[in-house]
Amino acid sequence: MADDLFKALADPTRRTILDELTQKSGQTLFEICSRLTMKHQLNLSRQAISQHLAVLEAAGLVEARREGRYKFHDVNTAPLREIAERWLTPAAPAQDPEESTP
Amino acid sequence: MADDLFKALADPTRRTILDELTQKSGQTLFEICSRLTMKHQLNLSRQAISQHLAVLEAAGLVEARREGRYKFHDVNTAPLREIAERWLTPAAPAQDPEESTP
DNA sequence: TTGATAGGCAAGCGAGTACTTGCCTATGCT
DNA sequence: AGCATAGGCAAGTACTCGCTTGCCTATCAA
Repeated sequence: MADDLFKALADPTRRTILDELTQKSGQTLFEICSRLTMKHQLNLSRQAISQHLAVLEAAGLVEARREGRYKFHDVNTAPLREIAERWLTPAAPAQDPEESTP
Repeated sequence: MADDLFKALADPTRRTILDELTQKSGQTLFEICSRLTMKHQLNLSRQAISQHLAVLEAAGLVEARREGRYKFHDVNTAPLREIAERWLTPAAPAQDPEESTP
């Protein structure tokens, strides 16, 4: 569950894809491809991007809808909220009542 | 920069370590070790945990302070905020003024 | 000083990951 | 029909990553 999310974010190319989809939602595979090469000098094969999109989709960060021969990709930032909420609860101070220092 | 952060979060063991340090800040290496085995059934060598802590430290998520022969580890959630702020700006709708659908 | 405790360095191994290459399907235009 | 476009599937390769193992240093107690 959370595993897919963090694994998806681990790759810099995937993060760039998220950036691009955040700027403009609903892009097709080829559109994303050309944007990565144009704006980010990322000369990757179409397959590579397709695989990245699959990972992002498995993480729930991207949702794809098919229309005819086009497949549009949209971002879904909802899973990202879980990250912040996991560790942003205040940490207990160094001295914990339940346990003493070794 | 951001690379270290996301790479650090990519591993489930490291996330569990963050969980433990969030519950109780200022733990030593051995303390974290025993907690992982006791509470999470993670039978890892001390070296493995040490390496994980190094990665977390490189990401700025953990800060270590040495006192005598002990080394205490504290969480620093500050880098996590960057995640939320990166993609939580509203995405443009599918139709973008600057570019038409292919 | 001896021994035990807390931690560090570095080489090596197995599994996973990113990327390519080659081929195949489906939709749309003429 | 014929061809170009948009995308998918699968095998292969190079590299990274997590973990272990073995040995070494530093601090503290007896």
